[in-house]
Formats: sequence, C-alpha cells, structure tokens
Amino acid sequence: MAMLVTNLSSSSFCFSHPHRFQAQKEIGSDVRARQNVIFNRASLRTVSDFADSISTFDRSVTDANTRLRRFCESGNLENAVKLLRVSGKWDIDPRTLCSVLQLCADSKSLKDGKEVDSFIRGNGFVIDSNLGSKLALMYTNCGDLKEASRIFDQVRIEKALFWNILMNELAKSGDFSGSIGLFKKMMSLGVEMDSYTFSCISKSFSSLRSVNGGEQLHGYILKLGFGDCNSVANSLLAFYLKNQRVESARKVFEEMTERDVISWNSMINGYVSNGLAENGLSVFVQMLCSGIDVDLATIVSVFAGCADSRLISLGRAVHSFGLKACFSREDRFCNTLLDMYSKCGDLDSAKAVFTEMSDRSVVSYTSMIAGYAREGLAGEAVKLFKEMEEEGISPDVYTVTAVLNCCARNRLLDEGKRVHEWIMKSDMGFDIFVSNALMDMYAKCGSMREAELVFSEMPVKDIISWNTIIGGYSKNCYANEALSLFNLLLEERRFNPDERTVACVLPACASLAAFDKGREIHGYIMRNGYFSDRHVANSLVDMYAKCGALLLARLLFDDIASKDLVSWTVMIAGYGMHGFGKEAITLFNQKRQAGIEPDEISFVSLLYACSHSGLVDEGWRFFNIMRHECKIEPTLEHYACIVDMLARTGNLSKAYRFIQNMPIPPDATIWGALLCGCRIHHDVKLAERVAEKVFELEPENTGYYVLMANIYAEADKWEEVKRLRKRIGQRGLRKNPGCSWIEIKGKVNIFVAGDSSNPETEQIEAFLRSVRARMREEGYSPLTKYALIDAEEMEKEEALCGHSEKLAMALGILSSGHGKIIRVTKNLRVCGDCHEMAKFMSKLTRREIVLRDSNRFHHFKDGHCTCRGFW
DNA sequence: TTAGGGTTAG
Repeated sequence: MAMLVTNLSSSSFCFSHPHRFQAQKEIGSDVRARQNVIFNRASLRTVSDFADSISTFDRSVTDANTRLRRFCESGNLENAVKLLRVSGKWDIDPRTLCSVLQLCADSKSLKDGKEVDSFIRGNGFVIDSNLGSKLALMYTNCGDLKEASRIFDQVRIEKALFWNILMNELAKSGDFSGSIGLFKKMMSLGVEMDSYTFSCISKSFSSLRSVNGGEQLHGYILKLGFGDCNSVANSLLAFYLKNQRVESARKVFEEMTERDVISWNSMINGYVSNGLAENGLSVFVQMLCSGIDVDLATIVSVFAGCADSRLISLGRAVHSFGLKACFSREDRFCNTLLDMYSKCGDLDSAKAVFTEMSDRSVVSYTSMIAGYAREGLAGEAVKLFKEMEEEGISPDVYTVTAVLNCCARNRLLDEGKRVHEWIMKSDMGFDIFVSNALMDMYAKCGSMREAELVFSEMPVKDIISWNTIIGGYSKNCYANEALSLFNLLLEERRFNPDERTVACVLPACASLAAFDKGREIHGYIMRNGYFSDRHVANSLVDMYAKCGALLLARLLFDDIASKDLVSWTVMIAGYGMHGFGKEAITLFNQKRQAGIEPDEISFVSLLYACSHSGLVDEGWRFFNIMRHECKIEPTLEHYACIVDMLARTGNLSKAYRFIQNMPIPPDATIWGALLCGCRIHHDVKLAERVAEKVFELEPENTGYYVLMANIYAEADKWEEVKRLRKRIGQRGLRKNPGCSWIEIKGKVNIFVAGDSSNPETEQIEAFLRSVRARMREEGYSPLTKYALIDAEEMEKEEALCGHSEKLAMALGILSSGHGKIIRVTKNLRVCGDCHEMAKFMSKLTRREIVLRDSNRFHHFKDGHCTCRGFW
C-alpha cells in the first residue's frame, strides 16, 4: 500500500511538473531564455558535455559568481544548479544565491529550489533577511507553503512584499486562517506594512465571514493612516459588502477622499447583490453626475439592479448608452442585458438580444429559458432547452434548475421526470441546488413520493431542502408528515428553522387544528423575531383562526404593522368560518378604505362569510361589486358560495336556476352545495335530481352518496337508503370513515365511530350516558334520524352515542382542567345529534367547546352555537 | 468591482 501511494504521488508530480514549467515559460521569460532552455535540454547529457558547453559559451569567464549570474540572467536554471553543485562555499556570494533562488521561483522548480536551499544550509551560509526573503519566495512560488511559512518563523523578513505574496497564496489555497496567522505575526513583529498587505488580508477575513476580524482590521488600517489609500478603502468596501454590512460599506464610501471607478462599481454592485437594487441604481445616477467614466462592470451591475427592481425604463436607457459606448460585443453586456429584459417580462426584447448575439453561451440560454418559465411559456422553455443541446451547448446546473422551476410552475410532471433522468445521466444529482429544485418540482406536481426519495438520497441537505419538503407535504395535504419532518428538523439541530420553515409548517398545524403545536411554533417565532416577516405573520393568524382561536388571531392581525392583501384575506376568512359574517364585511370595507383592493381570493372569503351567516342581500351585493366595480370574472368558487348561500337559506329553486344560468359549466361542488341545501330543507325530490348530476360529475366521491343517503334516511325512506348503499357497494366504493381528534397535553387523540380503543373509554361512555339522561330529564330526545341505521330506536341511540365527535368532546371535558376551551376537529360535517348534545354539554358543564368540522366552526357556549343553524 | 439557479402565507 505504501508503495502504491509513493508511486501514485511521484507519477502525479511528474505529470504536473511539465505543466507548471510551461506556464512559467509563457508568462515570464523572453525568447532568448527559451532558446537557451531548449538548447541546453537537448545538448547537455554529461558533466563533460557541461564543461564543454561552458567553455564554448564563454571561455573568458572563470569566476563562479559571474557565470552563475549570467545563467540566471539568461534563465538557464539547469546550468546554474549544476554549476552550484560543483562550487564550494567560498566561491559563492549570497547575492548570487538570491539570483538563483529568484530563478527557481520564476521557474516554479521546487526540486532545484530545494537543492539550492540544501547548498545554503549545508555550507553554513548565514540566512539574513534578503536570503530568507528569496528562500521564502521560492517556496511560496513553488507551492510549498508550509516550508515557506517555516522560513518566516526562522528569519525576520523585512519587506512587506514577501509577506503579502505568501498571505495571498495561503488565501488562494483556501487556508484563510493561515493567511490571517501570518498577518498577525507581521503585526507582532512590527514589520512595516503596505497597502497591498491590507487588500490581501481583507479578502481572508471576508472569505471567513469574520465580520469582527474585518472590523478590527478596519480600525488598524485607520490607526496606521491607510484610511485615505484608495485601494485599501476599496478592499474594505468589498469586505463589508460581501458580508452584508451595507451600512458600514456606505460609511467607508462616504468618507473616501477619492473614489475611482472600482469604488463606485463596488458600491453599486454591493447594493444590488444585497437586495437593495434601488439604492444601487441611485448610486449609479450619482456616479453619472460626478462625471466618472462608467465601464462594463458598472453597466453589468446596473442591468442586474434594473432586473431586480423591474426598472425596465432605466434598463432601456442604459442599453442604448451601452450601445454607444461599444459594449454590445461583450458577452457579459449581452447576457445581463438579456437577463434584465427577461426578468422585467419583456420577452420580445430579450429574444431580440438573444437572436442578435453572435456567441450564445449557456448563460444566455439559461436566462432566456428562465424568462419563458416566468411568463408561463413552458413549451417555449422546454423547446429552447432541447435546442441548446442540439447546438452543442451543455446545460449546467443553472439551466437545469431553471427548467425544473418551469416544470414546477406549470405542473409538467412528465417533462420534469425526463429532466430528472437527464440529471442522473449527467452526474448533477448531487448538486444541492439541483436536488432542491427537483424536490420542488415533484412537490408542486403533487408527487410527494418522488420528492421524498430525492430528499432521502441527498448526501448534503440545507435548510432550503427541509423547507421544500416540509412545504411540499403541507401543501399536498400530508399535514402529519409535514409536522413529523419539522420535529425531526428540531431534533437533529443541524439547522435552525427560519422564517420560511415556519411559514411552511404553520399550514400543517392549521389543517390538523394542532393548536398546541401551533402555539409552540408561535413561541419560536417570537423568540426569533420572525413575526416581522409577513408570510409568517399571515400564516400564524390563519393557523389560529383555523384552530378555533379567533380572538387570538384578531389580536395578532392587529399587531401586523403593514398588512397586505393576504393578511386581510385570512382574517376575513377566519371570521367567515366562525360564522361572523358582519365582522367579515366590516373588515372587508376597512381593507378597501386602507387602499388595498380585493382580488378573487378575498372575494371568495367574503362570499363564504356571507353564506355561512345567512347574509343573502350582502352576498348578492358583493357578488355584483366584484363583477362590475372590480371587474373580476367569477370563478367556480364564487358561484359555489352564491349557490351555498341561496341553498342554506331555503332559496332552492332560485339556486337551481342560478346554476342553470351560469356562464361556465358547474362542477360537482356547485351541485353539491345545492344538495346540502336540499338536506337542510328536506326537499327529497329536488335532491334526487341534483344528486344524479353530482354522481355523474364525480362518480367516485363517496361523500355525495352518503349525503343523499342521509336525505333519504331523514325522510324515513329506508328502501331508498338501501338502494343507494347497494349502488355504492356495486361501484366498490367505501364510505370515507368519519373521525374526530382532540389534542390533550400535546398528544393527539383520534376517535372513529364506536371507538373503544382509548384507555378512558369507560369513563367516556359513562359520562355520555349521564349527559343523555340529563338531556332526557330536561325534555330533549335524541335525534335518532341521524343514526342512519334502520333498526330499533335503542340501537340507534347507542350508535349515536358512539359518534367520534361526541367521544372526543367527552374526553376533552373529562381530562382537561376547568376553564380550558375544548377544541375538537372532525374530518366530515358534524352530525345533528352531536350538535344538539354539544350545545347541552356546554351548558351542563359550563365549558366552552370549539368544534371544527369539514365546513366551518361551531362555538358552543351556554347551550348555544355560533352557527345559528347555518351549516 | 463584472452576468444566469433552488424554499414561504390567504
């Protein structure tokens, strides 16, 4: 094994050496030196050849120092070293050794350099600052940075130049701490620094993201009086801007006595890359006013700024300026210009730049593809992706993420899968950006299984990977999965959840009505100052509203400093689902007074609120305002709200006519809303007509069969119930089982009908029996028609008792402290008997019960419910 | 000092 390692390393040395040698030749030496090297390499074979060559070269020169210097001047390192080999200590002057070392450094020949070093040490030369400097330079240039650093330990090196060069090389090799260590040694030894020292070292602090270190360096620079040096100030600017300290950079910029084009460009680019494009552009305007000549770097940053802030008019002006200044042949000019137009949504101009470009690169294609993707032109984007491959331009990770993003936005699962296959073939699968984009694509296309697979196979994940998968689960109705991954993220402690994580996970809490978990996350938000993020604040308000804590939701809503359309909409929807239609309307009017115009989603919330509070006139009024005043075309959701509103309030035939006159074909939800109305108002005849339409539109949805069965059962048409059951059975459909759950001390207790798996079952049943007895004493009789079982009344009563929501409510009352609100969630609509019993229980036990069913909230208090029968 | 990419709420 040791042998293998030696062989491998020596072969790699041999392999890399000629390259280094060649690089040196091309950069540093003149033609004569090159000819000498070739001549010598070809003709010198033996020592006697060497002696001959010396004699033919210059017979008159005999002094070793002179001969050595001549070799050095002509770049003949091989001869220089050979001559040194046959020389004695007393023949050689240390200054000559410096020349030989310089040549080794220029040729990057570590082998020869080491030989010179051993000559020096073997002959006991005193290594002073000059000789030490050259030794250090030789090792630095030859890439042996360890040995170079060792020289700085052994010898006091006076000139800043040699320190700077090693500091730079250490930084280039990624050893920023080593570079900073060298700088500190320079400080402690009191070596005089120059402006290069500071530009070198500020890059290391910058790369380490050591803001503290950089700030201390800044102080030191001012102390030594380098604050006015333009290049030093520029490197401080670069340091602050790379580390997101825009204000500090601005201060340095303001205090600069002279600003060159680099200072201005840094400031413009710094603002733009820190997300402050407008500030960057105003610096650009200032720059123009100062009469400084702009260059390509200026323009490139300005285009990027215009793209970010969508300032296409400025972008156009700079475009024509750039044309006049003859930048139009520069790749970067064209690419950023193209990207600017593409991001500003002017695809025609982007396309024009793209077409006129003589040399389209992967960057040009990517910007164009991303532009198509943003504008929803998925076909064009995919076409161009294929075209670039045909043109022989290989897509890179940027292109791939742009295409995946396009597939995600346009739900192109098949296309996305093809890109995935391509990625696997091109070995890009391990790129974190690519994997995140893949997951996002699968999640947006609803394929969570594939997204999970990508996630689990990622060798390295970042917080965005977690956010993407958690958000994907949340959006695709896998709330439990979203929450358990969020818990895993907390347990692993590798990443702290950020604003986006909580904005991703809160909807999962909302959909499960996981109040305790939501509150826990609320605490996390407050501890981390995330409430100022509007996405977070809005989803927090939404979560509380959906967990039944409407008051809390309102308090938080009032705390949002700058409310946007979503903030108002979630609160309006919150009032709506809790049956506070009037409050929803008030809030809607306040929103408009605040100058925020509604969109179609906020009208859905408002109309829903009207229908769930029986506000028919208001509902109509807002439906008309939406169409005529706000010029918003109603969608199926708006029509469904109106049908729901009419049907609930008993305007069944009006609702039927309304559906028939709709300009767009009604879907099952619309007819389903009318079917619900038929149930409430016991119109079996109309229900039968409506049900046929619903069954036709959504034959697989069991909910509608059950609804129709309920309508028959409530009318005691048991034969029809049986017929319908048979129909369900023939289709192989199974009724979606009703279940309810309640969170107690952080644990979620789930119940299905007739469930006896809970350890508290005995107490629960005893409690429910006693409540039932009290109800009977007070004259209530069970609403047995909801039992839907054609059997003896007693059996029905038992079946009723076992309804999941009753079990959950009973457990809540039995096991939580007095005064605590009981919060129960049910996946289907609440049953009528359970609703009656909940009212009674709230009076009997003086407990407040909040029951969320699939449709809305019911707040039971003192024997009343907020739904007032609209459910 | 200089171009293109991934995650969030109703």
